[in-house]
Amino acid sequence: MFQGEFSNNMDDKGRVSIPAAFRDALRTGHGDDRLVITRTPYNPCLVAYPMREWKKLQARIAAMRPSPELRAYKRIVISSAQEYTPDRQGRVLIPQTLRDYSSIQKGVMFAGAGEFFEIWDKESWDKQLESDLALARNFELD
Amino acid sequence: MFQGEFSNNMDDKGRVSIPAAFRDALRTGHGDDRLVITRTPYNPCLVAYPMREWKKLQARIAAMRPSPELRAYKRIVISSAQEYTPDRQGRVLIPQTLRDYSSIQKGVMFAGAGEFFEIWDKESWDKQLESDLALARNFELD
DNA sequence: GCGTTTAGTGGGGAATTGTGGGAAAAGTTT
DNA sequence: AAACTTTTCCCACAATTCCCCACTAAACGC
Repeated sequence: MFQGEFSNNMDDKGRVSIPAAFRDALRTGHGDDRLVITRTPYNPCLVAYPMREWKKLQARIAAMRPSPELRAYKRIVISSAQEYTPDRQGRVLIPQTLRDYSSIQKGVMFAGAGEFFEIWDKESWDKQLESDLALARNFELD
Repeated sequence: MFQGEFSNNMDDKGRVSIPAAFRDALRTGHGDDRLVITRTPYNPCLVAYPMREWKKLQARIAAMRPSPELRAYKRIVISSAQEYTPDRQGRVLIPQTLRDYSSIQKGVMFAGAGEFFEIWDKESWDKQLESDLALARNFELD
């Protein structure tokens, strides 16, 4: 389970540390620290899956009936997906195309989301949160 | 049950003592001193749940129909949620992102609210109370 | 009132986490 | 094939967090 929010900095080489809490979740939950990072059409951010979760997602997609939307989804999500193993310090290199897509510059936010986690540019995250706040205020739980 | 108001100070390392009354409530009520601290959209403060209550809340949210408001709510509440166990002195470290959100600086107010409790910056709390007072004056009970 | 207990606070030191940079390895270009 | 860029791997330092001990002040009991 990935939970909590963490903020780290990308260095000049384009590397960011995966928060230790998430690395632990990877290892204890899956015994395998490989992860897949890709785009998501729903938000201007990246998403990261443990290997096993990624395969499940892939299997679900493979089982679907073809459609223009599915093809589009695949191009966004599948084609940019790549496998990463953090270096000994727990960092991964975010490739330029994914950096551009998510407009990640220096400040990087990691947000746990259960089976996966999101990777945001800090500024985009702050903006998103602000507008979410306005929306969520109108949402009464009971 | 969490009730009453308590004021403690955050130290330079970002730690605050959970009021003893609340720690007791955690242990005797739930036999488990883990707690989940997160944001709330309704007030500029944090909220803390005993583990069991948090799971209930999570389950309720998971069962709801998707909507933009729900997604916003989830990002505010769920994504920042993290589990904490007080240290031997009964303190927890409030992470920077949550400190920023609630503008907690040094003085910290704890306010019991039944199944959970709120964590306020002292000054925000005082202001809130003042405006609540003005509002409540216009409210005749009978 | 006086000793005893409990709550809150401060701080030291070890361990963990995050960051910067150097050098080897791999991949490109001319 | 040489020059160059990019990626990978490793070492080292700095900052943060965690865990423990100790002190002070308030609350409690007799």
